[in-house]
Amino acid sequence: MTTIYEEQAKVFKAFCDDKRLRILELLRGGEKCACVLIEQMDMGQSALSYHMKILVESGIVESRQEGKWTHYKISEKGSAYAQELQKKLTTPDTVVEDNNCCKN
Amino acid sequence: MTTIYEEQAKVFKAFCDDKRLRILELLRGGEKCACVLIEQMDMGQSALSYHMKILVESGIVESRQEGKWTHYKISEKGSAYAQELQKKLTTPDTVVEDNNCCKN
DNA sequence: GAAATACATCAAAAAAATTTGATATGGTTG
DNA sequence: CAACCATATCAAATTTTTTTGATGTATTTC
Repeated sequence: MTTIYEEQAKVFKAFCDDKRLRILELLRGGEKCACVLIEQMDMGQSALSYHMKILVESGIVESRQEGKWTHYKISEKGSAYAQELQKKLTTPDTVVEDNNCCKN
Repeated sequence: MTTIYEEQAKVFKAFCDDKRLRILELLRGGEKCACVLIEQMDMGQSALSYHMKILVESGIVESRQEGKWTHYKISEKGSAYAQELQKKLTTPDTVVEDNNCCKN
């Protein structure tokens, strides 16, 4: 079973690793195929593949197959969703609760 | 040495773990002291302390000491910064580059 | 001031994430 | 179609993160 928390955490896995941030930076320059990413990142082929999978599963990146090449780009939709989500996660609840804690 | 990528990744560590998302949800209800968080989360005292440290280091949460109690709350400033950062990380570069990749 | 409470920190153990090397798959090229 | 190329996937090794239990440090309470 995956909780809502795990589901949401998945989105931010994209951003919580330095390698993936580096990949995202490359993708900010436009769509790239895996072969280009591999040579820019100092990283084995299967390691890159692993990170790309996490990025795609986060929704922040989308992939497109073209013959034997896989092209990756930043997903506008996924990014917009992640922004909304992050906002939600840090915005106070509307319901103000009684905080009966550590009363001296 | 910490790279800029590691520095930025640190911010999102707050969101990439289900336990910490759960803690943030509790904090959305208002400032809480550690003792309350411990009893809400099914978690040992030192494990909670560990997660709170990561949250504080991310900038998303701030802590306040009051006698022997530590109170935690979501940082508006840190949250605003994280939002800007996330936006930056997913917004296309202004410089449009030539993508000479995989030309058939 | 002695005992108790709240929390941080440390080291070791456990669990999860990442890398590596090998192999599989599907598309392409001659 | 045979060799090749780009990438995904798998299992094992490695590294990092998280949990646990013990201990330390303030602070409070009696």
